[in-house]
Amino acid sequence: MGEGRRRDRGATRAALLGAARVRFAREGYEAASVRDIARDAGVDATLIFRYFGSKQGLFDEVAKAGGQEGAALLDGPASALPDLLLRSVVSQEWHQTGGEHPFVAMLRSSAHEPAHRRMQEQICGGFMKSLEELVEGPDPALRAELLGALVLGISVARSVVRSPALADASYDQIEPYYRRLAEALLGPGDRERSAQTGEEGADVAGQ
Amino acid sequence: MGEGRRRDRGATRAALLGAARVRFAREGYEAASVRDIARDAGVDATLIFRYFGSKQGLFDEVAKAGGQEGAALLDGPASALPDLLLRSVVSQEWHQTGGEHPFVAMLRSSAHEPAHRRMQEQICGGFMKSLEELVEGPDPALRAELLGALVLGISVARSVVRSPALADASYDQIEPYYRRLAEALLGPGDRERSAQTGEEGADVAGQ
Amino acid sequence: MGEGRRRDRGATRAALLGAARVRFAREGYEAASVRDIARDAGVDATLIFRYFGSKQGLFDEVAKAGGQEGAALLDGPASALPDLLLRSVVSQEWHQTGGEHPFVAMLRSSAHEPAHRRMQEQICGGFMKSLEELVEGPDPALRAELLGALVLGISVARSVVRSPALADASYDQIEPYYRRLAEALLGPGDRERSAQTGEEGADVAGQ
Amino acid sequence: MGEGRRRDRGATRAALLGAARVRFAREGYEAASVRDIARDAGVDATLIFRYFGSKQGLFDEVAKAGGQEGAALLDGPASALPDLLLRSVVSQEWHQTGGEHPFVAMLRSSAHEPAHRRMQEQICGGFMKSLEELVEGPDPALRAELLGALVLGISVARSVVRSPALADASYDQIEPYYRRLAEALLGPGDRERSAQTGEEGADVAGQ
DNA sequence: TATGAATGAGTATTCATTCAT
DNA sequence: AATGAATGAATACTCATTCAT
Repeated sequence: MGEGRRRDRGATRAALLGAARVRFAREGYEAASVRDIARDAGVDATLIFRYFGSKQGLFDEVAKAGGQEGAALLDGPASALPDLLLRSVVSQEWHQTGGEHPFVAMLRSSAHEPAHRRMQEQICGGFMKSLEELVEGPDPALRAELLGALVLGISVARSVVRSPALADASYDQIEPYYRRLAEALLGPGDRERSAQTGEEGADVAGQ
Repeated sequence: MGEGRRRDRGATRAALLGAARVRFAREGYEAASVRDIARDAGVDATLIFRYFGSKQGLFDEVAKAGGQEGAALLDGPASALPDLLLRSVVSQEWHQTGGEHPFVAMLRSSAHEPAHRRMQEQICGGFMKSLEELVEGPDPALRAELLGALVLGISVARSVVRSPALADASYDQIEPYYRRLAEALLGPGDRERSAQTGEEGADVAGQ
Repeated sequence: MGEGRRRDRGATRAALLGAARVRFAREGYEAASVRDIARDAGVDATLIFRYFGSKQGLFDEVAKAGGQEGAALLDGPASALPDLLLRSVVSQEWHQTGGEHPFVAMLRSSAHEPAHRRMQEQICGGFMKSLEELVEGPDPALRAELLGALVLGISVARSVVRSPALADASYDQIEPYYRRLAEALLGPGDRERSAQTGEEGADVAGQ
Repeated sequence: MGEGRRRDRGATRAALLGAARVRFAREGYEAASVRDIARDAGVDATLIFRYFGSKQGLFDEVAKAGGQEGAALLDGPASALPDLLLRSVVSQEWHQTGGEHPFVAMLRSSAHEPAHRRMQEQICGGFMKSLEELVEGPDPALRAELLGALVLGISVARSVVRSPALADASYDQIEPYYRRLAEALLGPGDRERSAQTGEEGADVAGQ
């Protein structure tokens, strides 16, 4: 069975896409070399050019697939999005991207301008904008983006910084805190509460 | 001041360090080339090897300096740290690092393992740990790291993702929301409030 | 006429030969790629190897065909050859060779040794030798080759150098001058004229 | 002495230029590889990029030098030009360009567009235009260019086609025929003239 | 001390060609 | 009979680094 599969356009393409996804996620666009990707996929490097035209073409294909997965998060009702984002970020199962969350994968390639553009479009035009619809009260964009930033930050803290507690925490451990933050950001201005505690100074944890 | 000696050793070193800081911040460790750095500094590239041994040695020196600046944030009372972090992240004036916040600069090089290690040490062993002291109640590490993640996320959202509202927001615009989140994370468990609203389901922004 | 056989062998061969002729003429042997040729012909590149064995084999076939066309010039009486050569060189209609005169096409490939040999054989053993028969007087080979060189030069000047006046000139414009030169080269030693003016040093073909 | 010369910018540059001149002349721009050139020069290929920026940069330098040599032909009085051209073309000593006359060298690279432009400028704007001044009578441009074409053709016939008689002929053998052709092309085209004014001459062969 | 020439392994990409189906 | 997957050597070019002067 292994032998016969050798000359199979689909399988080779898929192997290259899979290897590329991992390499680009772990090393970023520039640092990932077509040779390494091909070696990981077990095929000749020139097939990358045959099937994808160029390294950039391969990257585009990888990014497109990632974008579609990301877009799937937006399919459900907007109210479910914050929780979906957390689940996505916390899921351990990003073996398709070499253990990296897609956000981190995108970040890793952000020095490459085309990759940067894609990332901006997908993040800003994607969940950042969808979150905005959930906000009640003033500054909807800013508050939505702060929640988005939190998700991004959790993602980065877990898989890049690997801060110990957050990296090891489960969804169930993180969720209560995350929910409170999401509520605080998205909910109405919380007048009563800020009225109650508003008098204290700049010290955040002061009292 | 004679013709023959245009720069003393210290000035050359400093010029190289400055140029390297900007390049590493903007392009990441791998993509920044010693020649570009040397050209920016106006000196011959081999001086990098003379003074710092290798590209890695130069990077280490840059990172050490950055780490010291970061450590300065920890000098004051712990209670001031959350606000200091926000001010740091929101400040526009990172011309020393080519306009990038040091976190982003570190992230950019995080594919390079030695750089990654340094980053982990500085972030996890730095403000993440310091924030822990501020937490009242259970899960201190996790809650501290969630606040750290938020700061990281804001930083990334502003200068990498460039999400529009957050990127343009001033400290004064962000601070109220940030403060509320910091309070929610660091403060005691908020029993009363969760008691009030605890019955609602998982939907965060639902009703 | 069935679906399964879109092209018979002959048509495919012919299409490849035609496309190759144009590409080799325009770009030269080395620069013309088998893939481009196959794409122009609308067939798979491997058919080149199937039908012609190699790129070189394809080139040989093209050159052979070109040689036969060239040889056709030699069919008529030798005395007609000079005029035929000019007509051939000046004719605008070399669409079979992508607008290039066959001489220029050969020249373009002359860096490739097998192509070079073919070109030598066809030119030297072809019209250069035939012209020799026309020469009256001494140095028949040299004088024939000078006329051949003129034809070659006109060809090159028109389609490679594209010198303005010559490139735009019609057969009728060029012919009078060309005829005078051909006469001067091929004709007998020009006795009367050299007799008249023969004593002065400036004499051209004189003694 | 041999050892000490090793690290010498000027010598390395010169060696590269020399090797490049030969390779470009013999094989044309595209077919000549930077590695071959470097090997011929006995230096590392990367020095080509150090000193000339790119293969194109190296070619430009070579072409510039060739152009200056060509332009030197135009320094003397116009009346001397036809003879100078013949001498140049017939000289055996083109070892600097690997035995190829500069015209042929240019022709070899004419598939490469920048090289083609240079060639056009140098040939059309060079001796073709200068020859025009010598023409008496109608069609000065056309007649000048026909003489230019003859020179080009002799050059091509000698070093590309290698037609036997012309390739082996000396200046002294060719000159009488060439002079008659030059006269016929440049002079006031007619019979009476040779009778009437035979002794003064159009100064074609410069007594 | 420090300038800059040299190097060799690396990059993405294209080539003619072969082999399996 | 013929499609197209695979290959390996070649291309121009950049890299960090070393060595000679």
